[in-house]
Amino acid sequence: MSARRGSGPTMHDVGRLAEVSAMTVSRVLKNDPGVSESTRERVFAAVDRLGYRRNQTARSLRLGGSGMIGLVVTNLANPFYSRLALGVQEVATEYGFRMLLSNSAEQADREPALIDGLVDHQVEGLIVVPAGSRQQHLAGAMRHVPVVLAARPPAGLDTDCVLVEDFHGAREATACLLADGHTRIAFLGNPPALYTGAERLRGFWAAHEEVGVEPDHDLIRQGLVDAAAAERATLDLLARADRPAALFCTNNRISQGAIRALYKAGTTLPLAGFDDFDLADVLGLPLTVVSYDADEIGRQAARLLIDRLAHHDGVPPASRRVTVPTRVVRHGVPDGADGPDGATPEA
Amino acid sequence: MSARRGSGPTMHDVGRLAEVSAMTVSRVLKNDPGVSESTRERVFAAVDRLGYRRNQTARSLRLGGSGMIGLVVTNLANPFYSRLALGVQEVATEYGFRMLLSNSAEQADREPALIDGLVDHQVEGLIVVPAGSRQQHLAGAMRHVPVVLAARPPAGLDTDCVLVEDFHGAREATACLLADGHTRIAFLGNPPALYTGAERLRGFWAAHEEVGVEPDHDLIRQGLVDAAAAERATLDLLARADRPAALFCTNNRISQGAIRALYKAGTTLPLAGFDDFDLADVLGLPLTVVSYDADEIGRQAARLLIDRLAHHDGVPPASRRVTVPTRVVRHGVPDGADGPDGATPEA
DNA sequence: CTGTTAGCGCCTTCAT
DNA sequence: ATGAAGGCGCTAACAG
Repeated sequence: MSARRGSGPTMHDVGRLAEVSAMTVSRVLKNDPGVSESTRERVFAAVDRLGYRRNQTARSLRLGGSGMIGLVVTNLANPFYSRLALGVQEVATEYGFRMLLSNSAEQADREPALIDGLVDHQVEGLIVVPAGSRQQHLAGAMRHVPVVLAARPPAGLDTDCVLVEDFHGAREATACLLADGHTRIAFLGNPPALYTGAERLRGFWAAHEEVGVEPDHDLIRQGLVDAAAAERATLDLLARADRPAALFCTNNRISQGAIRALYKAGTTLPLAGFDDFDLADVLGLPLTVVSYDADEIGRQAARLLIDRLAHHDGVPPASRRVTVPTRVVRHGVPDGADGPDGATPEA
Repeated sequence: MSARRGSGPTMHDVGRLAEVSAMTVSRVLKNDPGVSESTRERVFAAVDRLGYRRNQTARSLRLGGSGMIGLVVTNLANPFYSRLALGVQEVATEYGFRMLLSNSAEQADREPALIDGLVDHQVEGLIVVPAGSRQQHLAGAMRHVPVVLAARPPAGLDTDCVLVEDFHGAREATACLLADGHTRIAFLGNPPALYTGAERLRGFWAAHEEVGVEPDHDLIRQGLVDAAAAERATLDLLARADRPAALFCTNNRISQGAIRALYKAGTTLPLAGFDDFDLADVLGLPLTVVSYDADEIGRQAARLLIDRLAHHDGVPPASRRVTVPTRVVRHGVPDGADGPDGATPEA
């Protein structure tokens, strides 16, 4: 007794059992006031007995609106994106939407098919973290439903987006390293084709300009796609005669790769990086991280989307850009070992 | 020009433009061989021009089968569950299903509503990580669709499930600590009402029995719900006159709390725990972790579910229980400081 | 090769 | 307070 037929009992079945028409069942389930108490009770009894559940697919077809929104992320295994998804979920639930989730696995060429699929499933809107720099396929989706971008800005698209303060955060964290007196700072970055990569490099650069220091081009490594690449790049830098005095990493995976390299090399270097991560505070490294609320990106994106759905009929609002603030957090070393540590006054 | 009407152009619209009936459009889109080449081309042209997408909702209603499966996890922010979700997604995609995801936030009382919602949306099956120990609401869902449990076994339910080798893993990791000569091992565990908590305690116990050591009851702390609680419990244990010689933690969050406590206390202790985690290898602690492939739990669960969907008509297979293997990994300390280290000498 | 009919389960509209 | 008709968009089954 499980999963017979196409999809269980229908309103007619309930109606037959309760000796009313399907229409009346519909009214009862909708809490329509114009139903007698006795009828209402009989219907509920029948619903219970049959384990009846209203068919949302049929409803959607009739009412026009699936009650679903689609989310496409690049890598759910990265805590950044799973938290983002959680934020989306939270707000979606609050407004009675469910979340259809797809993972592009950072393969930009897979993304169009994922998005088409979500549109086919009649999602009422989409939140997308674009995997690549081409966004033309999103224009196609926008013919059907509103699209909100997360973590990356639109490129040639007129749509809402939610960003982190990439430039500002990178500048501030770099400034911390510079203020500590480190001038030879290595930059370990993801591909510059990605918006975040470019912006964070810009912030790194700006911080240098502000104090009149010229970054050393030989210490700038971009295009690091994962922790392993970052580890190799760091080991390489450490092997140089003029090794850097500090490291700046543009995301959590790169930071982790760099940390692993330092550990393996049996050395230590002040490190600043975008994205906070678990156990950053117990590594015993002078660590400066750019922290922000990844859930909030998801929440804001969902709000923008749902707000747009609400104005579905009237004049759609102009496209908006929301920014989630960053905050620099300094994780110290246990004892006043070395370096100016945010924990104590001084400096 | 975005998201007008209920849901964009229909097959009739396409048909009108291509000067054929909706039926022919349907055939073309289905790749039905019985359509002339010229017609096919006209239809595709019209589809392109209108940006037409087939309405999956209407298809589902007609064909019976939404092409969606539902996944309910307790905490997507925990990498364990996000990886599980990724595994589900992977197999689901492979078989042409999409994934509707809900997060119970470990609130068992919210779970029934989430599940009902998914059933309403006509998911063809459900994969659930139950938040609590009561599973009666799942029986209700099973009247509609097959349900597969992940990470926890069914309780009074006849259904498939995918488990980790909780007992075995805990026993082996504990045995490592014992083999290293530590006999006073503290146990830091999640609530014993949870299956994993109970099983892992059982494993801990069994390892002791095998070497004829009696665990010290005073060193057993259960019911730790998060890293903060684990941290407090660990600090408390460390403050004792007869402090433990090693720690066993039943999951990643507890391990992290314990590690933070050790760090704050400025001390170090051999630690074994369930779940591997990022940077475990660079903490410079003698760390033994029970590692396993969380994605694989999701993949297996999805396979069991989809297999059951395939037998949808015939005789359903008897309920199965799949177990994902665990593997003990030893993260050493940098230099041959102490303990049997699986890693290479030096580096 | 192409079109017509009918109905998936539900709900809006219009009777009664 | 309740029911009957019709159709949301699509596609089997049956014409032609």
